[in-house]
Amino acid sequence: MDVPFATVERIAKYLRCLKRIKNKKIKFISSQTLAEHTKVTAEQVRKDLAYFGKFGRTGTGYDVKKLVQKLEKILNPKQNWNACIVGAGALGHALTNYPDFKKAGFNITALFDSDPKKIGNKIGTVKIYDVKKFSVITEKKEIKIAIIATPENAKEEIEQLIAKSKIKGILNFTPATLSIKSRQKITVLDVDLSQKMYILSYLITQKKRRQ
Amino acid sequence: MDVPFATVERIAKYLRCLKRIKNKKIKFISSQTLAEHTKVTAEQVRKDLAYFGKFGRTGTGYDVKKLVQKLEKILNPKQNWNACIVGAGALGHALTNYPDFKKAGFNITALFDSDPKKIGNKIGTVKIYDVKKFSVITEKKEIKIAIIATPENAKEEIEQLIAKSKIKGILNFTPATLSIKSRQKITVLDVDLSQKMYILSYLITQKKRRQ
DNA sequence: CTTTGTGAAAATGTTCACAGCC
DNA sequence: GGCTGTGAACATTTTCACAAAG
Repeated sequence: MDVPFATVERIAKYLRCLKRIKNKKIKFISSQTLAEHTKVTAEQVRKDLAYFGKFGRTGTGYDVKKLVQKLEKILNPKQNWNACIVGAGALGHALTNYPDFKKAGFNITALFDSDPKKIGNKIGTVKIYDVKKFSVITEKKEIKIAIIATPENAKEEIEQLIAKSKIKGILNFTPATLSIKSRQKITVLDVDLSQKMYILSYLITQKKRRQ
Repeated sequence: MDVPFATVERIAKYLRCLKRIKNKKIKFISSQTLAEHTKVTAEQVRKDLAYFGKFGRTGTGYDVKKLVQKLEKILNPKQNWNACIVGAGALGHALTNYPDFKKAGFNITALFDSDPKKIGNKIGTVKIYDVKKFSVITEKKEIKIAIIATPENAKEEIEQLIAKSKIKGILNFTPATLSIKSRQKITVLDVDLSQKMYILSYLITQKKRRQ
């Protein structure tokens, strides 16, 4: 069965929510309650979960702790990914220190930049390497995910470096759409912040609300 | 006619792409070419644009410059929004200097933090204010959009401040789902970076590619 | 009485296919 | 020949509604 992309997105949302609830020592949650927290419908929650199995108990709801485990297994079965950030600017800096990556099982273990003044320095405990050493370092450190946080003009170089490496996934913050040649091998997820601002502007103007 | 949310998202994507193309002095673009750049189908491009009017010319395609103007009018008719960032940490810092916001017509004109050591300082040309002055400052500066880049635990306070202010839209980087009481008035758009990482992890594991 | 899991129905979104225009 | 705009066909996704289970 093919799982809709929207379902995967919501599953991640549910997981986020459940993790917060877990800390509050709530043992069971109904699809209704989870739906209210994540702003979807109860049927939607049940349908989404049904793609992956039967996790609930009739009349009681879902065991929060167990559901968290199940969803983590679905989304991050490896439990631990090494990731790197390309671009040691302000955004790269912020992302290196972003506490939630580690909580979700993603460890930033290397930074890359082309600026000689930055190379060799550290952000927190993470060292900044010369971007030319991308392949060598990422292979040695078994890094499979790259977060691209460089200015747009650096795009070309990065793209070629990544195409030659063993990177499997990219979280891309640069506006330019990456056109990785070996796209069949590499999964790219774009995060376009000015797109978000445009959408926000549109929704405000239309006085609509959505997600 | 009701415009699908997905269409709005894609329109923003097209705009981003067209702006890059405009610089390259390409005068006309076909739905086919625009589709290839943004990884959708040509029919999709045409259908999306059709929600807002007839912008193309048969046999020629779309006048890039004119289409950029049209799409900007749709997404950001105001052309200029004042925005603020709540949280002068690493992420707030990065977003303040994020060059694409200004290009898209969004000016960061204030920062807010609760740390007395930060209050009064500047990031670039933008001053950091005491978060307690949120309503006063945002009203004086006619700020309608707030970008929330605080740690999760600061959520409650911010939420109450915003609910009392004249803010119309929120770009929310905190994991906690905001539950602004007067939600009917305020549009909230969530950017959840660890959700993105989870999705990336899922897609890599499934060896699927999407968007 | 509550709540899940799920077929069936409804709604929504996408692709096809082609008329009409350059 | 090339390309847009658009109804119609198709596909997907969401909601409804209810049987089954605790």
